Parts: sequence; C-alpha cells; structure tokens
Amino acid sequence: MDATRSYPDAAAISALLLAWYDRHRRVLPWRALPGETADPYRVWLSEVMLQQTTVAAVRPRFAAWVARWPDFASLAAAEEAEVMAAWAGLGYYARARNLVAAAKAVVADHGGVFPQDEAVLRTLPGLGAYTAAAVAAIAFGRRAVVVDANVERVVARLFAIRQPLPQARVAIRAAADTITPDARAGDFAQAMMDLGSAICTPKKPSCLLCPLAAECRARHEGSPDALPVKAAKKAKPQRHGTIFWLERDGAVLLVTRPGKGLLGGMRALPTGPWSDAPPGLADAPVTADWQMRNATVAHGFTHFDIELALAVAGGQAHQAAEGEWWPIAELDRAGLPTLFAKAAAAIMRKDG
DNA sequence: AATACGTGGCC
DNA sequence: TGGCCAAGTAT
Repeated sequence: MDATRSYPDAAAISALLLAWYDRHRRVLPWRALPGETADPYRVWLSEVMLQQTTVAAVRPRFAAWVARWPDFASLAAAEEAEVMAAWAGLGYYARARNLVAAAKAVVADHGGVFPQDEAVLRTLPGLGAYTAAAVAAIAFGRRAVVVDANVERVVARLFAIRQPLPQARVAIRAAADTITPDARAGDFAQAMMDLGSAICTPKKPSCLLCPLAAECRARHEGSPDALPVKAAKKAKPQRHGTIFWLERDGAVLLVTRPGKGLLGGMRALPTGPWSDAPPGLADAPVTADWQMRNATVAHGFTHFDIELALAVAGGQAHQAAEGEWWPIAELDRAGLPTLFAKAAAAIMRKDG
C-alpha cells in the first residue's frame, strides 16, 4: 500500500465494508431484505436472542417465537410462565423476563410504539449499550456506535489495539465511532458483525478474503489473529448437588425456581443445596423412601461446574409436596432448563 | 470494576 | 475432549 497514506482510513473502511455487505450479506429471518423496512419488534427480539447466543441456536427459536407472539401487544399480554417455558434451553433467562417487562413498558409508557431514540431504548429492561445502539441503527436507521464482540475484534485488529480486554473497550469504542458512517448505520453495524462472523474470525481469520485488509493495521504488522488480547480466565469451581425425582400416577413433581438468580423463574426438578461436597439427601422436598442412583449428571455453567446426584422416590403415599405434578409423557412441554432436561433424560433411561 | 448469569457448537 | 467462543446486561 501507499506508505504515505494514513490508515486505517475511516471513509475508506465504511465504503469498502458497505460494498462488501451489498454482495455478501447473510439472509436472516429477522433481517430486512434490501429496500425493505425492518420490523422493530423483530429486530429487538432477534438482538436479545442473539446476546451471547449463536445464530444457529436462535434461528428456530426466533421463528417459533414470532409465530406465537408476533408483536409488542401480544407479548405484553403473555403469561409469564409460558414465556419462560418458550425460552427454555436458550440460557440467560433474565432475557425472557426482560422481554416481557420491556413489551409491557412499550405498551404502558410509549403508547405501544417502540421508541426510536437510543437513549430512550436504553431505559427499557434488557436493552444495554449494545442492544439499544443496534436497534436504533438497524430498526430506525439512526447513527449509533454498535459494539459487540465481533466489532471489538474487527476494530482491535483494524487499529492494532493491543491493550487487553476488557480495559481496551474505551479505546475500541472510540475507534469504532470514527469509522461509523452517518448514512446506512444499520447496514454498517450488520456488516461489521457479518465480517467478524465470516471473515475476521477469532482463529485463522480469512484476511485474503477481507475487504478491509488494505486498511488493517494488525494485518500490516503481521499477526491479526493475536488480537484482541484477552484477560486470563479464572478457574471454575466444582459444585455438587442432588436432584429429587418424585413420581405419582405417571406425573413428576416440578417446582418453579425463585424469580431472580440462577435459572430464575424457570420450572425445575427439586434440588437441595449446591455446595462444595455432595450433599446427599439434605433438603429433599418431602419425606420418602429416597434411593440414590449410581449415575450423576454433569453440567457446566458460565462460572462453575456442577455434578448432580439423582435421588428417586415414588410408588407409595407421601405427604403433600409444594409444586406441580407434571405428566411425565409431556415433560418436553414443561420448559425445563437444559440441566434438568439432562437429569430427567438420565433418570428415564433407567441407567441413571 | 468485577461478578453473576446458560447453552451449544466447534476444533 | 475440554477449552474457547457467541449480536451482553444487571448490579
């Protein structure tokens, strides 16, 4: 390249990237086709579903969701338990609670019309800095600095920002601001994310296919795959617990977990305390002839791993238990988080 | 600022 | 196969 020219060059980047996007943009169910107007509800819903969640996982869930709750009004009127069950398996369940709360706020506080202003969007539950900016840009064409993990990676490489994350976020955001155009802000944001997803990947980026290669400082300096630098991960603690499977007349006892915290608001199998050592039969939901199974269920959360023992009882009369008796044949429809779906599957396999 | 908060796919 | 990673938010 011309050594006398400075790079990365903001105007060149947005023009090159938008031209690339016009040729290579992904077709996604929530994304407007060229010339179409985006549906703000669908944009918002997709952005929330996509928080820390892959396109492949979201795709079928998005279709089912919009078939059931096609707009803010229907979602605002939905039964919370049904919403939580519909979210089961997607993780980060506060997102589902916040979807309902935000839909109610749109109806109650904004006349049923989704606000277009980034700062107002930011006040809705579940819309943080990223999502408010993404919705403002993608749904409403507002200029907004949209920074997700893809943009962080692309920008860290374009500008060769070597400070480690998360401290680099300030510099990355400032750099992203300099390359965000006034026009086609939504396309620019989606283009950055498509580029990060398909070309400027975390490992083995395809620089030979990258429309921004000539503008990329990390590329010129030799090792774009080394950026962004990330802080070392902490070790995950190992915890232990017991899941209690109580059967009666072809039904199993389910509880609803407290509204906040881990798996908050979700249907679940009863568990005892989760601790550093196997707790055995402590805190069983009722007094019964509990039998410990040999197998255990292992599950990894973001910040700890857990191994759960399985205790089974049934077949005799016992005291009233708190919860719902759920037909085992319909357990698929209970909306159990993956951890409990795994445990139920293990128990019903009989090897559990 | 640091931590809590899920899950599935990929290599 | 186990670590890494994903269109983050709330507190």
